[in-house]
Amino acid sequence: MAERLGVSPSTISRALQNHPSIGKKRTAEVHKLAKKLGYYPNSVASNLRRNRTNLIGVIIPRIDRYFQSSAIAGIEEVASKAGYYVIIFQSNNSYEREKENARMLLSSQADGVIACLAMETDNYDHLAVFKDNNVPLVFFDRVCDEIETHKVIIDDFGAAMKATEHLISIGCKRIAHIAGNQKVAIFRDRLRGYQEALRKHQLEQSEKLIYYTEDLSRMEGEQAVAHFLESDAALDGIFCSNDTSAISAIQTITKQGKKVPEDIAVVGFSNTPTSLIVSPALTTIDDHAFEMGQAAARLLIRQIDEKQETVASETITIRNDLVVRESTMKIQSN
Amino acid sequence: MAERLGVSPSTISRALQNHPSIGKKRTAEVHKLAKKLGYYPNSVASNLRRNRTNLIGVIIPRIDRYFQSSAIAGIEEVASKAGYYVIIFQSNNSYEREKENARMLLSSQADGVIACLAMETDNYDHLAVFKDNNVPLVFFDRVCDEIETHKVIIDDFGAAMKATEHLISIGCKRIAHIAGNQKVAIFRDRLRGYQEALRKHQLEQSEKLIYYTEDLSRMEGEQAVAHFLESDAALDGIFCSNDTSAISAIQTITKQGKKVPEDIAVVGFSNTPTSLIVSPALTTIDDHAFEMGQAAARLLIRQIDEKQETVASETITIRNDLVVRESTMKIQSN
DNA sequence: AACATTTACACAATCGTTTGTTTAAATTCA
DNA sequence: TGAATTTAAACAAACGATTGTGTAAATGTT
Repeated sequence: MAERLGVSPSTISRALQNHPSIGKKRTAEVHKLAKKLGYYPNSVASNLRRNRTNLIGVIIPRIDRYFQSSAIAGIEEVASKAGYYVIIFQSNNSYEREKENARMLLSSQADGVIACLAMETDNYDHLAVFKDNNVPLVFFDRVCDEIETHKVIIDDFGAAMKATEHLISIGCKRIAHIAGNQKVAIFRDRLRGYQEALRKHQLEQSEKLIYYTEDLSRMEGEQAVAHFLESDAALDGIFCSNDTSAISAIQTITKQGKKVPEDIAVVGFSNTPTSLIVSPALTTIDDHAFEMGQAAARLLIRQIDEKQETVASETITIRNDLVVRESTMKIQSN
Repeated sequence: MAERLGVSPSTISRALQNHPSIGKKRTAEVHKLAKKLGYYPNSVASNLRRNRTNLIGVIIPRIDRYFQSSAIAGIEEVASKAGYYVIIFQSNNSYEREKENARMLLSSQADGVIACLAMETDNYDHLAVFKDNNVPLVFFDRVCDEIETHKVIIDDFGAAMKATEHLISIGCKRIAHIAGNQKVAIFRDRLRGYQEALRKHQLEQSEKLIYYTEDLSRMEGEQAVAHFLESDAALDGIFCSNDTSAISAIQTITKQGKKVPEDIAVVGFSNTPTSLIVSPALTTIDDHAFEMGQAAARLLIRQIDEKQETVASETITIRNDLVVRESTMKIQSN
């Protein structure tokens, strides 16, 4: 400690934060010495005393997915501006790891937590603990209804409906769906949105037109298309629950000698950078991952700053946009 | 604290870490109560006392770039297995932010730091501070020679040479290069590798065949191709310093009515997922970002665990592979 | 039974800040 | 000039865990 210049630690502490009860001469003196000595306050000690860490814990499935890393970028931007640090835990979509992550986070005394649930997770006690310990908790994207807390989501149902109706509007009659893991709410919602659009426009619905995947991988996109083409589905449009499967679908369709969008139009979901690169460029839903992260961080920080939680829970729905590209630009045929 | 059951805090502490000098009856008792009470040790207090945080600080330009987020995933994997947390700071390629990040990191008493330099950075005092304070420091990818510390890199020169020689091997005679920001060593090395390959095979070198970009963006890739086509360069191959510009180049070339690879073959750098999606699929250098992250984390943790630094510095070079895809698969014409 | 040894725990200092309370010195006011 | 007020800094108690040392009780030894 820097009281080698004959003053008490309390004086140092107050001087460094420009407390009024310290003379300006002293204050300047302390600041100068701190600079000269290369003094950095030990924030561990400070955190202990203040009972505050300025740490935001983030639990996400995988950081190397575009959606997630964008969301984190959004979180980090808001957090660092507000003086918070971001500490990241990956669940790898494993329930056990998520539990472990939560334990560590609780130990590390984070001021707040932002979480996007793992696919496996269907018990939420490990997250409810945060509420019990008065640690603000914000979910984003993959939320859970069992815990009453703050959430940032998009309207997956509406977006899926919008995407499907877009396919209908360009003349598709037999529209298939590549569905995500039905254990996850957002993928259930997208399926429902798809179904509702068909129903609304009195198009045929059939289980044959739905392909259920485990995790919407490239391979599954390929399998889905193979399945559809082998069956007698005679489809002319596909709405895919993510971009990866959609792109894989486009490539597979093309490889099979069919044309996108003339024979089969394709819509994806998320507007990852890849959707611009595939040819034909992919029509998709922009879910504004970065903005979701920002909103989650802002919401969380507000909770942290309010000593008493006034609102028990708040759900923010981020806008989503249909981005129309070549994969659905076919000449109207009506 | 959980000494509501009549024992001293020291007993609790030792019981929880199964210290031999505590009776097994007591130990079990304490563990049971801890579970019942939902007790989580306050790691801030523990850190203060132990003078150790189990925190690894990571400073990177941007987390939402595939290379970076993959590297972080690698870091996180190794770190979490070894009981470390990862705290992330983004510099946004700004020197000032990087300085700020380093300050915060020093304050937060991280046990070690992994850094990938910002583009702007050309003064390294803010990072040398870690060495001064005995905090192990590992650079990866964008390293600096001014600080003697541990580094994880790839052989950019060799990889660029390999990529260029590959173009030569398929018959290209006039090979251009889309160069990255020359303030950054890796991009200088890639340029040198390109030049060396040309020299070795006695192909024409010309400044007209090199297009210097600011940050290898899509737009700059487009501009580069436009520039090359407008000039009388008559090129038949391009080696690009990253995948983004390479993909943009492919798309621009195609749009101009030329064929890839028949008219112009293209090679990129990094093997991002997008290189598989563009058509024709991109030949590129796989730089194993995930493995770089792993290696950096392992190296760092070893430094942390060794009380005394025996080796002053160690540089690990990760292997790199040329991944040949359609963008260079042209029929040999010799 | 008397002593030595082991076992199981309590005591108390400590990590580096922060912060409420005191105290001493400097200033203001009557 | 003496009392009241303001200013500037020191004192000391936290924050919650860790850990070296001390000390009773339990066990073992002859």
